[in-house]
Amino acid sequence: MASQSKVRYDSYIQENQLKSSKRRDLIFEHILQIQGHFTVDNIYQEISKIDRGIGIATIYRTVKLLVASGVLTEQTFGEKKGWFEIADQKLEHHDHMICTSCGKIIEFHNKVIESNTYQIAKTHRFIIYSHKLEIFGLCNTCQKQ
Amino acid sequence: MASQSKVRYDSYIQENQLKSSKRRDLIFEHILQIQGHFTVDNIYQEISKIDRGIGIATIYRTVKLLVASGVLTEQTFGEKKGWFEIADQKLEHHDHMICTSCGKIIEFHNKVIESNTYQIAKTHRFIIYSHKLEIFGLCNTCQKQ
DNA sequence: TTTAATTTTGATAATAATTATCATTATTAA
DNA sequence: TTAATAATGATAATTATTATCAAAATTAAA
Ligand SMILES: [Zn+2]
Ligand SMILES: [Zn+2]
Ligand SMILES: [Zn+2]
Ligand SMILES: [Zn+2]
Repeated sequence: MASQSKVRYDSYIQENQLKSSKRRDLIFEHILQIQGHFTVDNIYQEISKIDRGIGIATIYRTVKLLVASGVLTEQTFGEKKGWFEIADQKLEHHDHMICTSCGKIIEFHNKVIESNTYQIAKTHRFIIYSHKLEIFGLCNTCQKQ
Repeated sequence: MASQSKVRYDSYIQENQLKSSKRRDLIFEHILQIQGHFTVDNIYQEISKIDRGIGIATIYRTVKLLVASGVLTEQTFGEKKGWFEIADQKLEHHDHMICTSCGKIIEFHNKVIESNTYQIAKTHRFIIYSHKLEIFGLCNTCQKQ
């Protein structure tokens, strides 16, 4: 649901007494349409076609705001740059398998891993804010080549 | 055991017909003494005290060689820079809990998570090269403050 | 032990991703 | 309309890393 993201976005702006802006709204709306994972530069390239004159700094600022408000989550996928995606809408968290040959990303959810993650944190009296499991290797297609 | 790292280091140099060097050996020996996680800059600062005149490029080159030879593994811990540590010596893999308040890193190993990680990869016909689970949150000490 | 081929090195330039700065413009509430 | 404040684009600065290249070190052969 896009509405949950909208609530988070609006609430964040309200709670931090920010002003509204055309361009921030445009970036937010555009990001909601994206499926999958993207970088700041990805969105900059795409939005530049619609809104010439937009600066990349505004994309950085907005993406940061969207992460802070819980609309997006950030990953690195083993690289030293940010990869973003819409945050999970339900209670269900998902993790990633990244093919080091073609870059393909496979998403998965595993209840046993989830519960054990929470269990081990509890053992160490650690409060979880977030967690990510990344599996690197070869996807089925790349194995055959 | 330091010897397993030594074998990997020596083998890598031999197999790639590299020449030996005082400074690379010094960096390798120094890194073996380190316990825990470190950055390139950490080692550069430390080794500079012993070996004035060493260049940071040599540290970068050597650390990259040590990762390629299996002596070290690289992590990001949610940051956009490399964190390194001696690779696990036994079959047992370990993961990390990172306190976002004080930076403390807690290591753990969980057999159930491990086996489910391999199981889910198998389901997707994915060959695992490596995997990492990072848990971000508050350590026990920081919760009390 | 000289020589010659090749690797390693340090200094530094280049690159990539991101954040900071700052003058201008936009938004908002009075 | 105005006054206060936030948002913006251009661009400088920062951080982590890699690339370049001439000089020094290593190695095996002569
Ligand atoms: Zn692939
Ligand atoms: Zn995902
Ligand atoms: Zn802590
Ligand atoms: Zn560790």
